[in-house]
Amino acid sequence: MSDAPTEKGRATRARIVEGAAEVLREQGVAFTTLDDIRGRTGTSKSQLFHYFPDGKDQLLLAVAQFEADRVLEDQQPHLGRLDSWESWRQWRDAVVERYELQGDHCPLGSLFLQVGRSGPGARAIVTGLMRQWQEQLARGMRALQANGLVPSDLDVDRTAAALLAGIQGGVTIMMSTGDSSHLKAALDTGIEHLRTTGRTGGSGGDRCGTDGAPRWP
Amino acid sequence: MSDAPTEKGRATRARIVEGAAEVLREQGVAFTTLDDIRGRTGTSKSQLFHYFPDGKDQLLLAVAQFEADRVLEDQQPHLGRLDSWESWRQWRDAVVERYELQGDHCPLGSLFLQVGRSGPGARAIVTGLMRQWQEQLARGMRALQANGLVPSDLDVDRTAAALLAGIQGGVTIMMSTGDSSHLKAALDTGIEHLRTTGRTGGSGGDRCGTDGAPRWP
DNA sequence: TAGAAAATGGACCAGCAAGTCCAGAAATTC
DNA sequence: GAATTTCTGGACTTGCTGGTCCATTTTCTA
Repeated sequence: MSDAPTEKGRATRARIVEGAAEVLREQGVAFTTLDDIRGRTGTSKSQLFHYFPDGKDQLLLAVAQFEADRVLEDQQPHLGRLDSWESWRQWRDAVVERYELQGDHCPLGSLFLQVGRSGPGARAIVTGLMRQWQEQLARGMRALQANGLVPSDLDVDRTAAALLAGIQGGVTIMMSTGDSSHLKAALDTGIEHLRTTGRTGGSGGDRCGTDGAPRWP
Repeated sequence: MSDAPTEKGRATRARIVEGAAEVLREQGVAFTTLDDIRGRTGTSKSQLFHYFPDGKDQLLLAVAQFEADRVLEDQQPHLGRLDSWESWRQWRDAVVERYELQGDHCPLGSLFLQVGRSGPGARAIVTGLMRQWQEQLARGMRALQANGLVPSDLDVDRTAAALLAGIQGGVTIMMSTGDSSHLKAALDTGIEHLRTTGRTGGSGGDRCGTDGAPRWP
């Protein structure tokens, strides 16, 4: 995928992608020109087109992939070990911290909007990221089930999907308003849902209204 | 705010805003030019600048406000009467239908990204929309409380914030992937959270683990 | 009805940013 | 160490798009 015959070439290419990611995070895709990227990365126009012959779109796509990879990496190792309430709490804190640090620009959201139409490339990146993310959340919930902390008849996939949506929306709102309380609310409520759905006391007796029928009476 | 001395003027201005909203929804803000809008609305360049002297940004802002108003309107009358489980269900269906119909482009999301930096205007629109939306959800939850369907010690504001985040994220994901299951999961799980948090049987006896302490053990 | 104000049409301008090109330096290969 | 490939620099082109300008028509007002 990332073709670069020589060592120097690979380094330059990486420098371009990382530098572009920086600029895009700061200025937003709508206000970033190739010259900005060129300036930041200390490269020339011809280099940009040497490594990304299809132009800006191809570069943006590479950045999108780069950012998408970062998203999950930044949640590790917590995201991979969601097998206790404590680990869920740590993960929750990591997510909040990560996005509060990131400030008020969502690299993927904006990148996607720009490249959106250009073939299935961008969509594939987002779809893949969401799938992996949700998968890891679901795995964590199953771990809780295995440890008897959550009832086994919980619809793990649906709950994971809902939690993921909450995170996503929390981040979106935070980008728009600068307030992270929605993200926190989504995370806390989502996890609380897991906890209250589970057995309340120690006894396996009175399950708390979690009937099999998922939705409506 | 919307100054237009004569009747004809107001009509033209409205035509521009509505037509622009259409085009923007179809093509996305990044790929829409003033000429596209001009063509769609059957106007001339000078008209565009006559009604929006500050240029494209001002027009986009007007469209953003227009779309923001639509968002809440489209959820009525359900959103205003969330006082029974049935009304919540109807509202849920309305939301899903609305966004499934809208297809794969989020007018506000993209508009915000474009106008984002230009003063507090865009941010104010988004912030206001979120505030109103969440307020209405919270009011619905309090109605449930009043009817004894949800325990009175529920943290309404936090729960409403989480539900709003879930919707927002569900829509975002749907825009990116074309799949509405996350939106549905967020809505259903959110409402289910209300229902299972409430008393399980009819008796006021065993409340279901909803301890006062909101978050962590 | 006359004059002012608003509305409209469309040609025109200017700047910017993506993309091209070729010459030359560095590195790799034989 | 010569040839070939890769890498780099930067000037140049080109198309597009937001924005300007002014003439003309329509509408309002007195």
